[in-house]
Amino acid sequence: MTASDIGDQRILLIDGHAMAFRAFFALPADGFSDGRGQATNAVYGFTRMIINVVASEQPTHVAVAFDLPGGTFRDRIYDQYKGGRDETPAEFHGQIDLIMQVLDALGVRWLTVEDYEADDVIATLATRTAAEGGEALIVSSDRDAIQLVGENVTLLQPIKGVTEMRRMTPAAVEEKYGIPPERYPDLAALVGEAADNLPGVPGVGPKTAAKWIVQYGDLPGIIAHAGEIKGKAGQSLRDHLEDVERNRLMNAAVLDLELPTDPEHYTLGRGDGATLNAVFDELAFGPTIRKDVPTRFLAEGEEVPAAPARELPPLQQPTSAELPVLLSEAFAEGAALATEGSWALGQGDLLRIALATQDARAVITLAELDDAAERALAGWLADPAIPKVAHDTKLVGHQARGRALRIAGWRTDLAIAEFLCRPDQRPTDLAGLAMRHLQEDLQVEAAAAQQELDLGSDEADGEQLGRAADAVLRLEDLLRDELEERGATSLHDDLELPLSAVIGELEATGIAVDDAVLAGLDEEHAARQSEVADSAFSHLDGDRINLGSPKQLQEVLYERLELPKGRRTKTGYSTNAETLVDLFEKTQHPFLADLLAHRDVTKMRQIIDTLRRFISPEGRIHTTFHQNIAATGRLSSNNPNLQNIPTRTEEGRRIRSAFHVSEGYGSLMTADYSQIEMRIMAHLSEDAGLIEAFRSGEDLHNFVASRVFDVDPDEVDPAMRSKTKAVSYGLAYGLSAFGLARQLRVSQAEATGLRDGYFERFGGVRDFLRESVEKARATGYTETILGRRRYLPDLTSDNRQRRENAERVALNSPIQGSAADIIKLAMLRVDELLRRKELTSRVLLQVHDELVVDVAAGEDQAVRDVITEGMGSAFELSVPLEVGIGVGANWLEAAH
DNA sequence: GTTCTTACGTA
DNA sequence: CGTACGTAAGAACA
Repeated sequence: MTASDIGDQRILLIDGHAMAFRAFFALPADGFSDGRGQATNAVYGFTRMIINVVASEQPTHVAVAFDLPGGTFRDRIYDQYKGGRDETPAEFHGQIDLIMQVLDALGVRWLTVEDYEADDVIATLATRTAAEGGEALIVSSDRDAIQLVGENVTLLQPIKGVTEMRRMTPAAVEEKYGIPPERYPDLAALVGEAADNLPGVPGVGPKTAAKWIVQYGDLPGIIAHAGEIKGKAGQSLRDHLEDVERNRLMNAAVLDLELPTDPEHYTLGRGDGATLNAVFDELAFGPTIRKDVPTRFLAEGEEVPAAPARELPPLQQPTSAELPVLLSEAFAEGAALATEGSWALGQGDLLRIALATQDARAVITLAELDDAAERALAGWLADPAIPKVAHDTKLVGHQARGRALRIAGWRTDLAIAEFLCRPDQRPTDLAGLAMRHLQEDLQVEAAAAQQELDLGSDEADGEQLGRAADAVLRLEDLLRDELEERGATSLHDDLELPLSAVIGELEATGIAVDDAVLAGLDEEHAARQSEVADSAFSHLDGDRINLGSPKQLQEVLYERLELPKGRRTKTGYSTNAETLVDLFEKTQHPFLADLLAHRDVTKMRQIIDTLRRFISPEGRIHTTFHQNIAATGRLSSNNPNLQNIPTRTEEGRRIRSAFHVSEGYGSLMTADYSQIEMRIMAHLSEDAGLIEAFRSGEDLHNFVASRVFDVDPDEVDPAMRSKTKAVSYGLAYGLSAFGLARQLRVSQAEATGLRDGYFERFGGVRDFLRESVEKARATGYTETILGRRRYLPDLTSDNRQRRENAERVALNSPIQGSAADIIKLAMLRVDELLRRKELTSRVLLQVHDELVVDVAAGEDQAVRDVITEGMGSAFELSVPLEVGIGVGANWLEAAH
């Protein structure tokens, strides 16, 4: 080894534990497994990281340092070092060993040193290399590594996950912290390091610390002048000098460990292709990551491991002339689809579409098609006899609408199928779904899916889109089996999938909204807002605090005005409306009334403003309804949410007057189910009293109250009625006596009495509630009237909080979920009836138990009939389903 | 710049 | 210490 060799050295130094841990949290543990139950997400992420860094940084030498279990010399100095950390998750166990196996196969040296941390190993090697004129690159998320940065030492800090890195050079450190790298440990000693359980000086952050360092040169300088530093921070420093000195001792890197000194030891290029292949096989890593292993890892003559890839059908890019034939031959029996396109505010577009079957793949670029080819494609898409599959069929439908194409024949919607199987999981895109499901025999390996299926990539050859369609095809198989296993096939085929087409129409139609009405309301509220704000400030000596800041309010209410402290939140004392009303009743402080008024008017303006931003040029709002968010099976609405437009207060309701009938239509109609959840309760519990209540036609809460309080129905007073009502609904939510008491503002004893009285008269309800939780505990899931399941593993948890929470969910889910089932059935029937009767009226919105309909002129009675039948007969319960109908020019007037 | 917390609108 | 959601603002973190 000659001097010039050393000078050419470019060594990559990786903090193994820290990066493995990051990878573990960046990737889903349940999306990566070796097929035998061993999680491999950290192994995959780490391997991906080292491959990427070696490819981009082209180092000549590499070393990975790991911490050893058990303590280090630092623990002897300070026994709280790194205390308070959460326990390592079970799925992480064993993955470090697997990473070491991968490194061995790659021919990368890894090291551990008893009694020292990985950081110390890295520090020793980095400084030694730099001293010899070489260059070091450190990959570490530990801030202690910042001190090592220098002219020939660069730190790569992971920003997000394990693939995005920030380059820290001396200049970058200086810019970020305002001090040179070698002073960073001084700063860290002052500020502290929460991750290592090293408290710093309270009240001193990076800014103050940097200022002192600039002023006094370094930490010893600061300590020497500690006496002369003014203010709170100075006193705080003097009070915590011991901590600071300890921190500085702890965060100093060790530079003189005894490690192999021969640079040759760390040279890259000793990897063995066959071993690597075997290790990757064991880990069930797919072909993509093997393909990406840079050759510089491997010994001379070694091959990059071959990918055991499944042969994908070749990707065709048919010309206009070829397309009709292709569609009628290769795709005559249907295909899986993946698309590239957009949909925003009713303005969608479909740019490319990939089709896949077992035997063929094609990517079609719509802009390149001539008229005849586009007609052929349109015919194929619209043919209900040709089955199609996509990840998100509604979205594809929207994109197609943008080109005046319509699609029929959907067979499977992967997102819906996945949701029915795992209603409590967050929805993921196609790549995420693939990660969750695809295993090693698939072309698109789970682990690489994130990158492979990135449809936003501008790779122009269509290969990615073709792969995505292939993934859709293969995922359908998996999900179809799973639907069957979970008894959800019919829910998918007969309810959710047809419903998604109906919802697609609602979204595309949108609802007409008059901006002028909203603008007028906003103006009124703006005037009122400044009035109440001024009035509020007048009670604070004119101090214009931010009334929207809970923190500032706490300060004002509980310190300055010294009002009695009420309910607590996680971080302090609550300032919510309930608390403020309580406080006002106790103190009559006028500031509280003004604050509450300000809250109300601010909220209204915020709602109005949000709505206005979503009005399209055509004067309509197109919300998006989601079928795979609410675990109970309800729809949810966003951008904007039209399921939470105010209705409880007069002022709020006025917003509804802006939602009006469409041009060319006669009126807006609202139709809602009356007390659907209680009717479901009656049906499911088979409680004779409750069933009688609904069959009698009397007011429900009045009837129930007369039984609970044992008086004649005409003797029930409003207080009795409202208490009973609260109990009825509370039961469906798993309400405790404590919660009931709080809500009704009565004693807990009275609340308990109420509930007991209720159960005495309606024993069937009590039995039903108890039995449904026990059944769910035994089977592991709850079920709605249509067999929609919700899995609740926490019902058998040892943790009381979790278990009781799951019990409440178990009480509520069948009720809320069955109501969702029923209105979904109703939407399908209403849609079907409107079509069959050839009416132009159309459903615009669904708000859980309500539909809003654009009624065409002259169709009023016909639509009433359709709604009454479609909603009223959606599902046969043991009690009637009652539907209330209202009609008017706008949503407010259509209330009833 | 992103994520968490608080608050509040609906069924 | 009542279920199910979505949005916005401020605070906190990086």
